[in-house]
Amino acid sequence: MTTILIADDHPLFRAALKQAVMASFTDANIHEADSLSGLEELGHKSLPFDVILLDLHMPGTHGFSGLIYLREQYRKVPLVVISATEDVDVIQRAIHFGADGFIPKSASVETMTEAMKKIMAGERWLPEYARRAMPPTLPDHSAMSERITSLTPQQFRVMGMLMEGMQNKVIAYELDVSEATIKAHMTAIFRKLGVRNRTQAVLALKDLAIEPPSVDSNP
Amino acid sequence: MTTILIADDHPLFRAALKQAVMASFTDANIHEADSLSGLEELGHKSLPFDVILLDLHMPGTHGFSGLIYLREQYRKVPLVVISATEDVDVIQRAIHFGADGFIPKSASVETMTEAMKKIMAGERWLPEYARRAMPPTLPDHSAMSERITSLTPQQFRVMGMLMEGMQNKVIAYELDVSEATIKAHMTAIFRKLGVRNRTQAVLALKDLAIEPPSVDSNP
DNA sequence: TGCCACCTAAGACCAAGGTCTAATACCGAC
DNA sequence: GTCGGTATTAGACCTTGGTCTTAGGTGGCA
Repeated sequence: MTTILIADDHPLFRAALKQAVMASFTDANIHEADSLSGLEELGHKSLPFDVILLDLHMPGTHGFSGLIYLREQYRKVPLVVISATEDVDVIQRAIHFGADGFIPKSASVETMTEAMKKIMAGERWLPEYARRAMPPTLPDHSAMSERITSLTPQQFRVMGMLMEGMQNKVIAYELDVSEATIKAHMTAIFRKLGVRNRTQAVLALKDLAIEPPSVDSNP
Repeated sequence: MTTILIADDHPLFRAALKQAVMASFTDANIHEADSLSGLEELGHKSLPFDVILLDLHMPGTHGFSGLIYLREQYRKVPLVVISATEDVDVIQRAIHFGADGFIPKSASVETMTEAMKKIMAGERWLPEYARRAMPPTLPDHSAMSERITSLTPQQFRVMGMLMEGMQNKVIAYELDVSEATIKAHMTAIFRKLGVRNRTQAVLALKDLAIEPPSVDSNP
């Protein structure tokens, strides 16, 4: 039996993806998550996933940080990034940060099935156009990746809220702990990231953002 | 006589560009600047530029903020962005933020001349490949653009140093003013940007960054 | 069983950030 | 010449951020 994790915040697409997967893997045991925290909750109950399908834009991922972090949590599990974007640069970076494959949401069911089978067999799979544009990069972990993977789960969560511009007091309230605890986490985060305060942390982490296109204003 | 401003931090390229310009505009009166602050210094002495050639990556520009800011300072002056990138998305955003044209550094002298003449005549000029990919966007100022243009010159300078992760005390030292002054500027900046503290300011401004590609680590 | 990593927290303490008021000065515009 | 915007600063005041020390609780693991 195949155990599959679908992590996507779009319920409709999650359902569609589930259908597509079950068409090919009739005996599949499918788990779903609509956020990183939701994912962590069920992660402990049923660890042995055979493949993880991750939406890059899921809440809590904060650019590529979520991918980097998940990659570390599930070192051995094939990890496929699913995304609405078809930007070659984004695909390239997803692979760089440890994804075993990249499937655009526009792909056909057949393509998705083929991709997943290849990836579960240990191969890498990319859309054809991205494969052509892909330089033969070797596995290479940036300094920032290593720093992010060294964060504990709670520290990662706090980091995410920091990246939302939230104040310590607010974060403490949201996580239902004391402000002293948040401060302790912050100090630890700064040390691990090699920065001196939250402003510098934001600057360092923002380089892992996915989005360059901020052309549109509010319409 | 044609008065031209070349704003580029690369001396060699600046010289080359100067040569190219003089070949076509023999009577040109050319001013140079290697940074935004340098540009502002000579801006007051000789305002009536006929065209401004701006390197996107010049020190002090901080992504597209510098373009947005310059565009406001010289409303009527044709503004051409010169850049080493040929990324269509960057070109698109440069135009979106008010540039009248975009010339890649790889362009030939003839192409540059043609482009400048077109732009000084009031037309828009883009590389052919970008023109094809360019959707017919109408002039549209994002909320953030307007906010940045409302900054005073000194506030813009302080904002830039904030984006470097510098502390108030350090900024005060660099600008040779008191920390109280910097704090006053910060308060004004936060108000204008519609944020509550420096962390949120960084987050808001980082969306105007040029650079998505942070794939490489330190080798 | 003991060790270790993690999460939590309090208290003390200091640094940094941020607001407000009030004041002086320069400069360009009308 | 006056008015308004900008730049500057001081001082008082308060909030937020950040470090250090110490310490209790949990859960995994050998």
